[in-house]
Amino acid sequence: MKVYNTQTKRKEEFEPLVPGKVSMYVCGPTVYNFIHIGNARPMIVFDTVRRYMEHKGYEVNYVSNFTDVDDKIIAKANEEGVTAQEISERYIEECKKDMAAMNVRPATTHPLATQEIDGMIEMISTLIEKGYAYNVDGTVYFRTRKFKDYGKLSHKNLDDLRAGNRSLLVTGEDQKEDPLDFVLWKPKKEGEPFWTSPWSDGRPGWHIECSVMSKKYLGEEIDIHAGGEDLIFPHHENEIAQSECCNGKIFARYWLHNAFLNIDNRKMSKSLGNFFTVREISEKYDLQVLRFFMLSAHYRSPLNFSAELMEASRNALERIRNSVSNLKYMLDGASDAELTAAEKKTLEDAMAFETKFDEAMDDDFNTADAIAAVFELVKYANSNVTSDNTKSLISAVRDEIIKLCDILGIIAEVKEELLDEDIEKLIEERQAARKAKNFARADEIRAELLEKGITLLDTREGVKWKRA
RNA sequence: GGCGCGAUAGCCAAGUGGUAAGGCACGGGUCUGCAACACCCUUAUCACCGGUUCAAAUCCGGUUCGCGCCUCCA
Repeated sequence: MKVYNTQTKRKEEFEPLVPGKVSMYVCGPTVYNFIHIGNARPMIVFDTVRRYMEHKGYEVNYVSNFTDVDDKIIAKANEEGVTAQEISERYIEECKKDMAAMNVRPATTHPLATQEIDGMIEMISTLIEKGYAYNVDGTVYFRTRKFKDYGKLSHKNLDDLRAGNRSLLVTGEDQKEDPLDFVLWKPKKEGEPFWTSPWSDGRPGWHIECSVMSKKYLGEEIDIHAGGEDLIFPHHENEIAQSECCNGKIFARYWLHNAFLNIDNRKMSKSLGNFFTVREISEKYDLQVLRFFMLSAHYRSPLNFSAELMEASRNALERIRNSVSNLKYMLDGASDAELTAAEKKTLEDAMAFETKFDEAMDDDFNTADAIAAVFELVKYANSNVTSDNTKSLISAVRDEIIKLCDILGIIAEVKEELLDEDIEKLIEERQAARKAKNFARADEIRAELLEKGITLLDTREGVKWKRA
């Protein structure tokens, strides 16, 4: 399995620290509102990475935090006249609902920044002791110059950064030794939540949170650290600086970053008015469609969001689901006999698509190619499997489609809903009428059911229905 | 100013040296009492110019266009 490592800028063979086990940290959202569809991309992408690794037999320890103390949360709390905690708890719950609807599995651990303050104070203390941090009137800064590998992830040159960015130099933070030094601990302002520390009553800087939670739940050296590409600098760069200076070990061995989700080829932003929450999208689409859409492109390529593309994704996903559903209907009339010789060949051909699927995923999680393999399997099934086949063949092919989709977190088998008895009776009556060539009555029943929101489909495999 | 990415059919999107996967839409067909659904078939020489090579979408140089990061941000 090859993964693209942002730090080395190349695809590398993935080898975990401990054979058979993977430790993985994904930076999670700051919970000050419903998550937006941009937040959803890393969630879906790295959940898929996790699922694929498990498919390959790895035991994955997957940690993803919620940042539950932050300026934006405090601002929102003040706006509503409630506590910051109330805001963060509310949106963590909402976020979990969205994740479930996108079929993003809960992490092994979802740490909260506010529950890890002790660890942060400890790490900051160690950094001060080792000379990597300094306290100025209650604010603790990281001494960037002291860490000679600073910039190794984002491939930035410190001198360029200092020279090229005026704003860093004129922010009025004269107390910093160097404009690139960043905050580890800051004193509270009036009305803000705070914790007591050796330096001041205050709260941690954003970057230290992830360093501490990663260390606590995964260890000082981990396999994979992932997140959106915008986090490369400064967030992940700073995490490396803090962790490696504190622990004296390599922080993470593989750095994975997803590209942005754009809208109308522009970055999503509130000022442009092209901002969508996952919740809004869920009102219009099954979030499985969103997941399918996100996986239809490579995770390192920018992806453009639009209603047209969602429609296309919905139709494409429907094609897979129809195939699975058709196979299921075929099962009803199929024989229980053993696989015939010809069927063994058919099954073998069908299984070959899993190899293609795995090869695609092995190549830095090429989900677009993996989905193509699923479609090839679907086409193969549609063309080669009929109700004349045995149950063993039909169910084996159907299960294979479901399995490959499940690795991507896509639910191919839609649960069958039970209809009310009277509706079932009407359907039966219509079938009888059709048989008796009483089409007037048959159409009447069809119209009646349509009014109740049920569309009937007379397929080769029998009568199907779906809700409007 | 510094660093980096991209340009493949109407749309989306794989493909990093040997003559272009897959999906959506369009068109054609099969099935069906009809309709709808479903299914099958069909659709490109890869932004432009020059170079390397027996061979390039794929490597090198240049041009044009688009985008990202350098500041909170997934």
